[in-house]
Amino acid sequence: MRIGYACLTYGNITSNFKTITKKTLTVENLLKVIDHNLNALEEIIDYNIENNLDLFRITSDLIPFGSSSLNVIEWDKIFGERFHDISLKILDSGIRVSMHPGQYSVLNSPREEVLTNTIDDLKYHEKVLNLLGTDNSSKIVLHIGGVYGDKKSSIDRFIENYNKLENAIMDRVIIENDDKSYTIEDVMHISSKAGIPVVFDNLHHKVNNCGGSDLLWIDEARKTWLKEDGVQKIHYSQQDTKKSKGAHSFTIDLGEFKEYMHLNFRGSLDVMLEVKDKNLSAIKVSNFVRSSNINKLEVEWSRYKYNILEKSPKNYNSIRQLLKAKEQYPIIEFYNLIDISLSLESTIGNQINAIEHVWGYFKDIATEEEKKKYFGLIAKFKEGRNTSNGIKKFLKELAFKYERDYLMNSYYFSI
DNA sequence: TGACGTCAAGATCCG
DNA sequence: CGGATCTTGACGTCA
Repeated sequence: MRIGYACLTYGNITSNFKTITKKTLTVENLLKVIDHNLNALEEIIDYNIENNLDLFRITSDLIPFGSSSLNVIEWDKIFGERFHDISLKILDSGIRVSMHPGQYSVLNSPREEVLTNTIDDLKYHEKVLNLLGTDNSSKIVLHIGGVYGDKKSSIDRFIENYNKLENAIMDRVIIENDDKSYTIEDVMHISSKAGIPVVFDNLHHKVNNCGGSDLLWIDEARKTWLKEDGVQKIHYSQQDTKKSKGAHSFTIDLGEFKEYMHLNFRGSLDVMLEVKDKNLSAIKVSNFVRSSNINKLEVEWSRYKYNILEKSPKNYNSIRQLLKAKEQYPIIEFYNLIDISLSLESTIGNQINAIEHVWGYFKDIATEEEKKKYFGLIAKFKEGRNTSNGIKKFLKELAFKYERDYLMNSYYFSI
């Protein structure tokens, strides 16, 4: 089983993707932002390789106005070499990338103009995957679209429009059940007529339910994946219990995931997680499915420990105890304690405790000026005249200045 | 007409 | 001036 996440990283990656609005849309700005975004993509690919994350959905915002005539530059040619550099990393690592056009691309729209825009958008997505040198197992995920008061003819129109797409796009499009209009049964029906691979989404099925177990539908959907399409892919997410039906949870609850995976799926599965904490959950689930070495948890502990310390010294100690049993792999308990702790409110006292632990790395090597700044900030914080953000930012600067690897990889400064 | 879901940009406000 | 906090946005469908 391979694990991945969508579009963005949460936490410790320095550069995120930038966007452009119509008002600031100039050639100069486009060149700048595309350059930035390709660097960000490369950084994320590197990160995914380091962390053994096998699947990744590339954001549709990679190229601003990528499918619009407002973008007048030949970005595919101008940045051809950059795409090539990244493609080598993707191909070499075997990471499976994919894309997912947004809600405004609707292949079954009765409006001519919407259809034209959708086809342009699909061309854009295909171009990116092509520039990245991927084969046809790198997919473009689509929902079916609107119902327009007549599901049957809307389904027919989807199939008709799909069949008019150019081959290179048809070979990449796969279809997914959504949480409002088209159930997995509808999508399977379309697949049987048009020969399109089907992505089963568990939360959408839960919200827009047509009967049948997840196991049944995943096994049915498996049959729609041919050899050249690659391993069957599913989307997996959990309900945020505090939000509306269908809202993704902040993080993946491993116990719940474990139970789901006990369904005994028949073949290999690629699992795309849809979750707010993105890469963090992907690492968590990946450690569950592919490892039983406690070193993996120790690496995770090094990243989370100061976050836990500032939330709950009690849980901090519990986790330390848990990790002492070197021959075991208490992964569920480990992440449960992490997740529970992160959801707590931290007290001023606990925050100061964590700050002082981190300051311990620098107290002997900091310059007089740095010491002065630190004691000034901490005094102000104790009086409640600022938040811990400023102190954390300063400590992060010190971590990078003095190259303390342990801290540089910590989530303490970023989540 | 707003909700839908999402996050960066841009605007505004505050010390 | 820098940081914190808001509002807005290229695109569509549905109630």
